[in-house]
Amino acid sequence: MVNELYPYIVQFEEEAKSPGLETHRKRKRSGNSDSIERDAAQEAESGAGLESGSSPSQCSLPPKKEKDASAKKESLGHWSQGLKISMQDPQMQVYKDEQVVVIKDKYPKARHHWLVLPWASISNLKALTRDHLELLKHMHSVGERVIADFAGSSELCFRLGYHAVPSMSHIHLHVISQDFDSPCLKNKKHWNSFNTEYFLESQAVIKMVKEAGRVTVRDGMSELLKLPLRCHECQQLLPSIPQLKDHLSKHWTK
DNA sequence: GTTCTAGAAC
DNA sequence: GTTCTAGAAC
Repeated sequence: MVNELYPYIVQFEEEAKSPGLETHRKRKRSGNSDSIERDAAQEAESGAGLESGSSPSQCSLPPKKEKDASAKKESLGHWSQGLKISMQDPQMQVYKDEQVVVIKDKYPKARHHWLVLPWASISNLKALTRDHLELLKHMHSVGERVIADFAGSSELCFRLGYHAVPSMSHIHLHVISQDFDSPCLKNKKHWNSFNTEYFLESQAVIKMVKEAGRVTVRDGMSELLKLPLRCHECQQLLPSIPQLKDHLSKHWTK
């Protein structure tokens, strides 16, 4: 069943097991993507290491150290900026209009998992004002439109909402089916980010912006990600991710 | 966000 | 001995 639903992911995992390709992956990872500044910083770092090694009595820090820190700042190639890249890629776009674009989550945590993103650059929930009210409503209705168009005939339930403290930049509305049947759902953080108050209902966010003029996320959200694993359907506690996943399958109709 | 893996938990 | 988690690295 899983193979039928996620053929591309299964294929990828099988490829990863091949020793030759594994080597290729590692080589590619160590050599690619990061900025020229980063490489320069690494060279500077190793250079500094050699210097201090050859003359251990010298303790003064070279001015290079500050340069390293600034070079490490988020560049466009940083993983947290990935959504900005993906949303521009026509091949990723499931839907788009003048205000928003919808893409499939690259690592879906359920059978259906989309992200609705505004074209406007809104970094996170804290940046929202009443000026965004209509946009937020539109994002929600587009999410419902996508569900109807791509999963309308299924009997799956969906939730629409935002992570309280997202890892990826650029505000994005999660549209996710409630089966949580996916090989990409692998750990407690994944589960709790969609099944505790860490997941802020789209409607609640809209209401908050409407009534308070902004979204306030109270402190300690990260602690929610460490809560024990509890089934969202029957509230049963499960001791591990594999056991949770096995349990979840009992709630599926197929 | 993911991957990788040491060592905790079983 | 194997499974699984959690934290570092990317």
